Parts: sequence; structure tokens; C-alpha cells
Amino acid sequence: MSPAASSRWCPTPEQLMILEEMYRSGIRTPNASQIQKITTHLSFYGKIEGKNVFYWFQNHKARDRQKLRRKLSRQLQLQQQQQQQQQQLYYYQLNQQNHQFQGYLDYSTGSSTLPQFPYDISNSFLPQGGGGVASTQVMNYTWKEDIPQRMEMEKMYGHDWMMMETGPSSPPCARPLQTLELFPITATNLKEEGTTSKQF
Amino acid sequence: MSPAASSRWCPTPEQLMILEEMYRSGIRTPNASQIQKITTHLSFYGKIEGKNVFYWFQNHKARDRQKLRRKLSRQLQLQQQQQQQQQQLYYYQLNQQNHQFQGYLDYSTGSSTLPQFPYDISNSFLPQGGGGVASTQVMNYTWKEDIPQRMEMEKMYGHDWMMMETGPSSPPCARPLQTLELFPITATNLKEEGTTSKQF
DNA sequence: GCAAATTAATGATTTATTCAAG
DNA sequence: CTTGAATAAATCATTAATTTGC
Repeated sequence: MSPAASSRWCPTPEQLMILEEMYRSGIRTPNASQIQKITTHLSFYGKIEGKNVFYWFQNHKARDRQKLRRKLSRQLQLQQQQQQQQQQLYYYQLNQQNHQFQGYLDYSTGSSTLPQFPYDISNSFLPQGGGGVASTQVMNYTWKEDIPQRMEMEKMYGHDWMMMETGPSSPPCARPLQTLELFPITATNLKEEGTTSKQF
Repeated sequence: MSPAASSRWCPTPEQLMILEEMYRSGIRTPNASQIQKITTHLSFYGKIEGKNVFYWFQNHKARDRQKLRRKLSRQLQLQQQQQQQQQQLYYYQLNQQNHQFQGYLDYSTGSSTLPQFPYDISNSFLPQGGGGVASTQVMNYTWKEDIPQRMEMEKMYGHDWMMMETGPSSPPCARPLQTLELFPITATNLKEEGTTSKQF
């Protein structure tokens, strides 16, 4: 038969297994050298090129994030809805004074616990020179998002800025406070999360 | 259970979007008045207090710095150890492609698909009367107009980039069916080596 | 059972964003 | 302020799953 080569790479189960294992072990953005090694190794199980490996990690990482984001956002939303219904009236003026505020915010999308390095498949694909120093490379590339750290909060104490509730108290130094109109937002990164249209 | 569902603010996707947009637009340390306005506005999308806004900006800013610092040190470290490794093979070649593109596009008129805020959101939350220090925070680039046009560039097939064939061609999706052992990755030893990284 | 039709996954490309050096 | 390097996000396109009518 004519080769009729398919236009795109089709990973064999073995290749897929290995790639996934590598991913699980922490590899996210292999550099050229690593890609080279991985490709060479995987070529034993079937046709493959460097770009396939490169793309695979790109896609896998991206779709992982995507999945996580979707999940989190759904979760947040439900939580938020329930919370709003329950908490509507209560808990409104509880903290007029000092309440040790911490940095709130769950903003980060990814901070999921990354599986710790198993025996370390990654060592096999690190830049030449073996493990040692180079292994930091892999670690550093594992997850871009970082776990929040404690920040200095001293500046905030003794400030009155955040005492403003949204409630209609007499605004100390503010203007009429008209409700700004909604703007049609289209964020670059929250696309499928667009399920929210809760008014108030 | 007490009605207090959660002890901390949980931003809705809309709120998050808007906050991030503001941050992107240059707002870093809103003053009380700005916080007030922002809070009022965001309360339309869910429960929120002034302190949430304040903390959000604090945290976001701090984490930006943190990320920067981390990246810097990481980079220094890597620079030292990979002085002689050229490892940007893939990206390098990829970017050559992009160059071709962007030179071609000339960036004549911004992006298209993602309508940003119809107007500069940051203006709405600047100090009253305008001017002042804060105004320097705001980027002065306005959102580009749009051009939904799609470039019909000749597909640059023939990417010689990333070519890394490693063997004689074989059928696209055929698997060799050799029962080669998967090298040591099989999670037989899932111990925490611990010594793998964490260099700094 | 079995293809055509439809949908879901995922490989491959393109576009946008970020960070920092010049 | 501009630009290059790197990356992430969005999108295109093809293959695999699956559904469906016969």
C-alpha cells in the first residue's frame, strides 16, 4: 500500500504511557536536550519526532490547567451561590475592628498538589551531566503558580480604608456612588467560565 | 452549621476578571476612595467588602514581585550552569517562524478576537480629579482597535524546525509490538528521594 | 453488525501575554 | 519605549469514539 502517512503523529500506547509517567513525575516543559533524549528513547516504540514530544507536553500541560480551571470555577460558583443565599444578611458588620486579616484570595488557578517526584524518571532525560545540579531545572519548571507566602501586613493595620462596606452607610469621603454599568467582559483566560450571570 | 458558609471571601469569576483587568491596566495600590468604588461596583457580582479588594491588590502585587524574584534567581542559577549548553533549539527555531509572522503583520492594529473592555476601565477608578501620582500607574496605551482579519499566510509547511527523526519510517499508527520493557519508570519504587532538588 | 453521521480527544498552529534587556 | 525570548492561551484540523438508522 502506499504509505499514506497520516498527517499527524499517533502515539503508541507505550509512548503514551511513558509520556504520561514523565508528566506525572513532574516534567512539564522539557528543554531541547531533554526532548532529544525522550524522543530517542520513545522512537524505540514507534515513529516519533522531537516536535511531537514538544507539542505533547505543551498540550498536556495546557489541558491540565484548563481542566483544573474549569473545575475550580464551577466549584467556586456553587460555593458562591450557596454562600450568597445563606449569608446574605448575616455577617455583615462583624469586623469593624481588628481581625487579623490574612491574605485571602483563592485566585491562583493551579496550586494543586503536584505529585512528588517518584523515583525520578526525569533524571534520565536531564541535560548531560547526570542528576546533581541539573535536577533543579526540572523542579523549577514543574508549576508556574506558586504557593502564597506570608506577606508583611503591617502597613494595613491602622488603616481605615477597608472599613467600607457596600452597604449604604454614609460614605465618609466618597461621592454619590452611582452604580456603574456592567461592561461586557471577555477575559482572555476565563472563557468557559462564562456561565455566570448572576445578577446581584 | 452556622450560616457563615465560609470564613473568607470567595471571588466570583466576574469579580476576578474585573480585578485582573484593573491590575493589568495599571492599578496597584488603590486608595480608600478607589477601593470604595471598586467594591461598590464589584458587589454587583457577589458579596464583597472593601478589605477584600484591598487584600486582593496587596496579594496580587506581592505575588508578582515574588514570582519575579524567584524567576530571577532561577535564571541566574541556570545561566551559570548552562553556559555551555545550548538548549533553546526548539524555541529558537520556533521563534524564527514567528518573526516572519510578526514582521509581516507589523502589528498594525491589535488583536481581534477578544474584545477587551470597551473603555479604559482604569479611568473609572482613578483618583478624583485625575492627575496625581496614580495616573502614572495607568498604562497609557489604550486598547487596540480590532481587526478581525485573519491572516492567510501561506502555511509554512516544510517546517524544518524541530526535525528530529530518529529512525526509518514506519507506518503512521502502527505499533511495533515489541514487548520491550519500559525502562525503570514503572512506579515500582515510589519513594521520595527528596534529594532531587530544592537547590535554593 | 456496519458504515455514515456526529461528537469528543488531541495533535499541530497561530496569536497574545509576560518579563526583562537594550 | 521598543524588542527578543519564552510561554500560555486560543484555535485549527484530524483522528478516535460514539451514536444512529438500517
